[in-house]
Amino acid sequence: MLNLVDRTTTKPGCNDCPIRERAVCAHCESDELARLESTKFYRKYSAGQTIIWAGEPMEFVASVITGMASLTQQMEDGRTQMVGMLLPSDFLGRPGRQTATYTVTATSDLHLCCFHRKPFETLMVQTPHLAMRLLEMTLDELDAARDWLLLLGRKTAREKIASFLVFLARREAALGKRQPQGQITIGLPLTREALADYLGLTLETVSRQLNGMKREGMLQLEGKRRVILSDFDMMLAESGDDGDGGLPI
Amino acid sequence: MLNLVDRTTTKPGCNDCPIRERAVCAHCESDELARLESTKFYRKYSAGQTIIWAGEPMEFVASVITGMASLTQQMEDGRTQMVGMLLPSDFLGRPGRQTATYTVTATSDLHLCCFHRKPFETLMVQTPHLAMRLLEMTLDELDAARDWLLLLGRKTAREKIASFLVFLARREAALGKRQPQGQITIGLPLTREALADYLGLTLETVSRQLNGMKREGMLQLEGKRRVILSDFDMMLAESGDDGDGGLPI
DNA sequence: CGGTTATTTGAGGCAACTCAAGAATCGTGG
DNA sequence: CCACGATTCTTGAGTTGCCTCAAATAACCG
Repeated sequence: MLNLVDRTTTKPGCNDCPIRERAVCAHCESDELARLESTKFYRKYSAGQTIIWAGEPMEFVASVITGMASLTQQMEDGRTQMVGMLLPSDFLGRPGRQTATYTVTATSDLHLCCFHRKPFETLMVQTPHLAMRLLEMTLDELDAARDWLLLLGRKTAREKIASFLVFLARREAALGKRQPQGQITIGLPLTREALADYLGLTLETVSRQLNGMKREGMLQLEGKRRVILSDFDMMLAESGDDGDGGLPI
Repeated sequence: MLNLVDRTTTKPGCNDCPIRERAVCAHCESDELARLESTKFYRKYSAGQTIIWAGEPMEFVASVITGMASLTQQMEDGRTQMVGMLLPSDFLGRPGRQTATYTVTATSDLHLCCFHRKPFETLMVQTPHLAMRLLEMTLDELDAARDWLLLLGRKTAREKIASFLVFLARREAALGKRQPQGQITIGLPLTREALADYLGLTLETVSRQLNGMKREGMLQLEGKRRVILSDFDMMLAESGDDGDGGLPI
């Protein structure tokens, strides 16, 4: 694949930024923000592009502005597991580490707000607000990873699929600041294969489960990238989780 | 079970503390340490005791001094997944959160260095060294959780067991500041059931795999809490991982 | 419209699970 | 120190959910 990275250097203001309230810079005050702003730069990637290969040097850190990216790990024989999902406002990279631990791929078209690693690290020591916010975000990610451990270790294929659809529905609903319920349309930003790598299944099992649910009237499949849940609460019941874990993110 | 918590309030100095170099207080300077020291208190738990139930209020945070504890998550029907393992120097609790998300259980006899949550949170804002160290530790835990995702999602039962033994052997060797190799004796601080909950298996499968490896001469079982690996590198090969991920912790 | 990729569907196999029983080990009190 | 009850662990037999291999169908793109 050609490297079509757009290295645009125009700098729209942070004030209009759609992730200003939730990104790593959320707690920064205007002077801190000014220092960040002077070093930031934007990058765009298109769906399917690999942003960083595991083991490569990491020259920048970034916030996801729009789109989605995944972190994946591979075994020598090709078995693949997705170990992280980056959505808007999520942070990419680890200050203090010079080489990437996981391969990062753009799952959909992606827009990043980047900082060169070294200057960012210096800034982090000087501005506690930045470090504090990163700590909060990392703790949230750790909690998410732990829920995921339960999913991978103990849930059935059907429960895994249902859990994922519930997760997406909640995320979609949260954008509109409402509780998910009743009939919900959600966009599937992943291929069956990526979904399988996310859930620790094969793509055939993913396909069978989705079509099984369709046959039972739990959902409709529109094209391959759109799902309509007939009843959110029914799906939640299939996920094996109790009802909480909802909006207050 | 009786609540035999030892609420000893004597305060041995931080200077003699065996986890001084790696715990959350590692980067603190003497004045910061003094403030921490004035509010700290110790608690002891015996193997099997539950320290906190998921959903209960968390009144303190703590560092593990000796022993081992586990974080577990449960589904309504009883399926259990261990989602975290706390070893000496690891941190228990999440500043800013008032109720526990996971159930914490002492897997072996356990010794904690505790701080009441509120004062600790205040201290964290005032002493960046504390927050910085917690960030480092949380990032490390996140990486560990992500390796675990690969294990749960993609590895076979045999690979899971081998991976866990390699992990323990490395941890054991790290205490003596040496690389693990050749024949190694390790203590198994877990029952078969806890091991199964850790690895996303049943206890029968764990037992079968361990005895299978014994039959093949890969290890010896001494009693039920001691394992002797015949050859570390052979075990590493069985784990499905490449050789890195070693000492530099 | 034709080639390519993504998805669905089928048939068969196996790794890990469930259920069940027996053996080893541990802890405790006599 | 031994006996005995309670755990914990091992082992066996049978089942099953998900995987593998294979092929057909559908969607996508220039």
